[in-house]
Amino acid sequence: MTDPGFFDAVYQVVRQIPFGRVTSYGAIAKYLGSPQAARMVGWALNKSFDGKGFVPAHRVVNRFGLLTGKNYFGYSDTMKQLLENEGIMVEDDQIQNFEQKFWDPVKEMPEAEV
DNA sequence: GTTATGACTGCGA
DNA sequence: TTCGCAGCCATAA
Repeated sequence: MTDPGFFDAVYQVVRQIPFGRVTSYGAIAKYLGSPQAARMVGWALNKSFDGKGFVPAHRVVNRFGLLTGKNYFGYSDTMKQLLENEGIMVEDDQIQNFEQKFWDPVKEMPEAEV
């Protein structure tokens, strides 16, 4: 463990999101042990674009399934296109059947990797 | 070292 | 997905 930092922790979790699945900032933050730090999760994803490995940030949305960060992808349709590319239905910047596509790291990743 | 911001969440009305 | 306000953690300036 050393000190991976909050950002790296977020990246690792996001990368574990299966194809065609999505999760919320709070779910990731909760997995990290601080559900209140959900805002930091979004911030980390924002930095994920900065010369770092690719992170499926488009699979991370707020708990309403709304593409709150679509604007950070450069063009509004980018995030939407990526989600649709994974078979996720997106309507009005909002994921359809969100709870059906929802992927909770706390439940799906009971052990992760330490 | 302090202040302000943030891709959020939860609770009250 | 009600709307509005406050809180919490971590990073950047």
